[in-house]
Amino acid sequence: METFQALLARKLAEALAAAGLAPAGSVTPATDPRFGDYQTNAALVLAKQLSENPRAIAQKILDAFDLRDLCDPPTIAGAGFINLALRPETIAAKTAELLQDDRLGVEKAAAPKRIVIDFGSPNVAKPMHVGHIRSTVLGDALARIASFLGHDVIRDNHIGDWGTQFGMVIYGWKNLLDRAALERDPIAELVRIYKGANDLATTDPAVREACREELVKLQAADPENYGIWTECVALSMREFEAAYKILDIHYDIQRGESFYNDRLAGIVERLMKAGIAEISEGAVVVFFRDVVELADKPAIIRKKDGGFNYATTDIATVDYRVDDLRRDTLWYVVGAPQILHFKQIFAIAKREGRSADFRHITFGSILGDDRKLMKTRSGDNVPLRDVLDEAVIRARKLVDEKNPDLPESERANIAKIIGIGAVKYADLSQYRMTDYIFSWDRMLSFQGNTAPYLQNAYVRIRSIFRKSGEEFAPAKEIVLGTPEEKNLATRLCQFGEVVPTVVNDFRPNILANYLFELANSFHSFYEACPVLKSEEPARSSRLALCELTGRVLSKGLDLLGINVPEKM
RNA sequence: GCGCUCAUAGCUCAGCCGGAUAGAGCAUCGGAUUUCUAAUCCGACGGUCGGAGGUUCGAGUCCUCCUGGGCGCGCCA
Repeated sequence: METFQALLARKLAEALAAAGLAPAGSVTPATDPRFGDYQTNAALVLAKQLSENPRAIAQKILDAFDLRDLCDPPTIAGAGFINLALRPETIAAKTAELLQDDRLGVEKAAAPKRIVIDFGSPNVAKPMHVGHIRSTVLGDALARIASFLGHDVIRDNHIGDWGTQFGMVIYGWKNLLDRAALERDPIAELVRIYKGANDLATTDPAVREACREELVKLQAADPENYGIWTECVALSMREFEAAYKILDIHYDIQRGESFYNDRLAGIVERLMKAGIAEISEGAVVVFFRDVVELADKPAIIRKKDGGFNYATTDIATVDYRVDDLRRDTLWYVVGAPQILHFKQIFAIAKREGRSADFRHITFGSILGDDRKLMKTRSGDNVPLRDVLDEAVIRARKLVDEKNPDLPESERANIAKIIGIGAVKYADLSQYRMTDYIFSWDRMLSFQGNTAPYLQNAYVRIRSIFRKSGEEFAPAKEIVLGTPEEKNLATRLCQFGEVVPTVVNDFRPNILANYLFELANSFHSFYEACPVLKSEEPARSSRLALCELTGRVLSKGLDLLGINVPEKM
């Protein structure tokens, strides 16, 4: 189904051709209701190119503009804008059409991509903490949206399951492990033995050497060490899966760093042979002398002790994703501190002749009240589990307060939907590059741009249908008799315009903002327009608006990875 | 030192490719409920968009410089 924006853009192109003008400008939503619903700056752009009077050109375009009964007669305003106001019947007809469309007006991408999205990427033997929220939640939302847009998406969890820290973990396992503690809280115990080994190693050279030897043995696939490592990975995976279950996140594949181990030597050899890598100070290094910003930032792909590091692993990962998974688009949802690293990886891929579209999708940090990185009082990272638990507990208090008559199990379920939704929405509703200040009170508020506010709009809609006791049947006719109805319907028609723009620059907050405005429009409509008590044909029409709003809210939140309750 | 990034109302934030008088929420103040969830709605107050130049019909948005915060820059990941 064609959006209004696309339709009007097409009409504009026809008008320009008919008027003998070159294609120019764009059709955008009006910046102010007084300017109608859409506007185009085509005349301004053309006036600049032709050095002519913009209003005169606008008039030429108007003369050729065939909008029939779509819009009110277009007007020229300001410096030469053309304002387009849709007629209520046009909006009503489109709204009725949307009720029949299970995609709610969102067209599939004309050129579907084969995408792999790398997001989350927690480390084995370390607890997941608040810092993992953004990558995980943002990556998941982008995956959901890209899939809905018709792209072929593989979600890959690039788990940090290999590296020098395992020397310490294995040493700690052999010398410091408390089995009972491991049973109780595996990750906490793994962290404890790692820290213990690390502390010993810093003061005792013999321990440092022992840790190094454990690492070498692991890398040589020593059965005992490999077994310990396997168990650490399994314990951590169990922890990750628990978090993903609460967060309602799933991966298609989970290829940890270790998956690429046996490919690393070949990569170094290949890059040497191709003349891309060279030996420098005993290490194998790739220089980027032709790239200004990387000119003095070489990438090490083999250390002088013969070991590989994460640059090598990430090159292997590119190979796997492009060659084995046949992907043409690689999205990395990884924090901004790794910008330089990914520039290097992408530059190497380019030099190897790869043409895939590589994107490093970065994001800001989560801060505490003090505007510093969010930490516990003792200065540690805040465990993800604690954040999620507290979100549910706080949401539960709200539900108990507002709706104490609901059965216990239902309240528990609602609290989970609201609490987790609030945490996700707080993150996704903000532009990803800005740091955001974590605040329970704000994210769980029923006012403002929050998950509960949107969920409440949905719940009000469900409540109407429960009260009516009727099955929803599409109205024969949508009538937009009040400003609130017209406003709501107009918003509903924009869903198909908004969703695709999210992926342009990876900004789920565009969708979140839209949903907030939709909920806002709905609440205004709800206050001004009685539904069940109104007369036909308004009653059926308003029920239809409610139904469609419910569907768009629910689908929109689903695209952000957020659920909606039936009651709250 | 170099690179990336951010700076918008008292606070928290929107503002996609440059568009018309820069928008929300919170807070403050004033209204609305015999009503489908008031968990909401309507209104008022509140701005030299960090500073200075530049590009152009038009700049919060693009360019240059400056100030301030965050992050990164050869063998951790």
